[in-house]
Amino acid sequence: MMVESASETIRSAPSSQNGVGSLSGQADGSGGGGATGTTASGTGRDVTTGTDSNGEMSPAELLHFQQQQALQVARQFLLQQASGLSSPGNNDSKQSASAVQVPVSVAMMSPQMLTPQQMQQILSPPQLQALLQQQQALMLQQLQEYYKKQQEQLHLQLLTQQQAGKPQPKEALGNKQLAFQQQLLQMQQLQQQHLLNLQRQGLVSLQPSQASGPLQTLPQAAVCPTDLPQLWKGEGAPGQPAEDSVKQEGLDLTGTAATATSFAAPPKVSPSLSHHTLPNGQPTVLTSRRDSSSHEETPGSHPLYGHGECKWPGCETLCEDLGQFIKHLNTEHALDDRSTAQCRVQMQVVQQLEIQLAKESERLQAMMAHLHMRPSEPKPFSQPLNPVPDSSSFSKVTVSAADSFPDGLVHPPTSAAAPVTPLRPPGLGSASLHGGGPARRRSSDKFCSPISSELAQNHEFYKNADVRPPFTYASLIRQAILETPDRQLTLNEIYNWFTRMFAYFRRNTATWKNAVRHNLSLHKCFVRVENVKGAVWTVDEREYQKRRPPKMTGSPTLVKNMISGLSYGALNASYQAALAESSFPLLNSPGMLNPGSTSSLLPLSHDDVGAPLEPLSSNGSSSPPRLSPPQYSHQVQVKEEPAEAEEDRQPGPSLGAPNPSASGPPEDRDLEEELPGEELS
DNA sequence: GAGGAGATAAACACAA
DNA sequence: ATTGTGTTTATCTCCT
Repeated sequence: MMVESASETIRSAPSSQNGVGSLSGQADGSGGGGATGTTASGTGRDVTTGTDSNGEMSPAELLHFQQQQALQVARQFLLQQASGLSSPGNNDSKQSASAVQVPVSVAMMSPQMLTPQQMQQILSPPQLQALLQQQQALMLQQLQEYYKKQQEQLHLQLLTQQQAGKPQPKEALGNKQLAFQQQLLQMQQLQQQHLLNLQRQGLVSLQPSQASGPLQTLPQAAVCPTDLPQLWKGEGAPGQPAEDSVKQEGLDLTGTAATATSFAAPPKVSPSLSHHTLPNGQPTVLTSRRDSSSHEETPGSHPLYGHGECKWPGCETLCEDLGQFIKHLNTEHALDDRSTAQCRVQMQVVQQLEIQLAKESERLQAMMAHLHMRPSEPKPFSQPLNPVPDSSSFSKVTVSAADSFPDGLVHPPTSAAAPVTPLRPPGLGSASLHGGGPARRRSSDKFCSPISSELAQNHEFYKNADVRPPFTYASLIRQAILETPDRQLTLNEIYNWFTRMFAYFRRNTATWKNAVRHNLSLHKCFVRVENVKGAVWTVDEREYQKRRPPKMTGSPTLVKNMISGLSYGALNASYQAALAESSFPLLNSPGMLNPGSTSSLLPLSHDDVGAPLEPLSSNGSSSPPRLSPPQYSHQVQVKEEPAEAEEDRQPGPSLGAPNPSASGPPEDRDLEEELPGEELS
């Protein structure tokens, strides 16, 4: 089973890829309008390459140039962050198959962007946590690097200008100094704004002192007017790189040392950001830079550059050296709608992940406590990529109850779990890791993952995150229908349910709607009932159960694993999961549902929805998931009224309390049409 | 390798 | 003519 799960995960990748790919296009479009990065849109593009041709710039020009350049760099920084999350600390991610690298490969495959959903699918909460940390560290480092570059450029330009205009009178020089200071001030402002923005977005959680550290530092260490003479004094050979000249000047603010450090630093990320603020701030710059730069990969010293090629998602342009790469980055990946959109998406992803992470982490604790697992390290996220032995204490058997960590990994059932498999090493595969689309994970669908519980638990997640639900269309349709008081929905209502419940289905409507219709028509379990004013769809539980016979008996491996690897309780749990899935009870964890949904759903659990779970405790493991007679006859009352206006109504209150049909006499009207005998045997 | 299940795409028919 | 709905077929992938 374990192996199967793993393999499934992997194999499902292609399919999921397809699905994702088809969506990605739209996702891209959604972000296209990106207003976020537009603040400075249009300014940066042409400026980038002008760095070397600034021989005769006037102070004003220089200032303008610097401003634009600063913006450009800032944009690049943001972009780097966007992709940085995908390839935290790894330059060679493309080639290798580590879990962390997966995102990159995915990103490569879908040039447009990684959708939040993809990110979430790809990464397990621990991974996400690690990535977030990495990203924060990287951000700091990037910011510092950025400002360092700005400083260097300024210095270089000043040097150049001085050389070019040696004969200039003192006044001219003074003007330039003034301009220089202004530039620095503006840079600092920009930096501050940037940091504030990041903080605001929760991307960087800097303490005030820390955030302001660089700002404080720069003025004193670098910008002090009195230093200028020194700066110029120390100028080296005309053609000498700015870095060198700066180095000679001993301006630590440039972070030259840090730069050197970054090259030597281990490629490993050091999530721990130095939160200590130094009196003069200067050391802070160096310190934090060193820390953050540590993950700036040894080789290229740029997160987007590795193995001689641009790691920008979908790019892969070959660049001989870092310089060329930088140029390439500036020209090919300058600020534009797409990049901006990517950045925005990434920010949203991060935010979503943070929220989700908190929730999942909390849930995990509860789950582990419930399973008598050691509350384990409170910080499972610190080692997201721990190679988890297949034969971990939690064999796949635990599928049901421990669905979340069958492999010992601490990934919550979260769906986030639905990773783009390729990422996950076979050994890490887990039942909870659903491949791509709603379907595809039949195995989990059938007996590995309690869909209902997963849906219930991740209700909010699916609702808000653009994650493709790891359930089959049939399951989802059934769920939608069962959630209603009268167990019937029009097609349009089903559509609405999909879009309401899953952010994923708010896009790509043509595809999934077609799939929904296809499923409705294809599966006998869905019965179309003609109504006075139209047709509604109902679920034939018998058919539904028939179409997915209990695998307990049919899956030797599963049974074997369960018996060997788990206690009876676990086995029972697994079986319960199977049952749960088959009948899609939602309400396993009502608490996880939002009030509205919960209220609306609860009533349903009584008849058929609850069946799978409750019986379980009593007769669960021994008998196949059969529904008791009452359950067979799902009370379906053909709506007499148009289902219109169902639009986006929240199932909540209105549906919740009153549930006439649920308690009312079962009406087999619809069942009679096509329902074969109720033989479940 | 065969067969089943699911997803996806597409074509077609029909009704509003 | 368009749109929504419903059916059917074909193809592909994955799993058993």
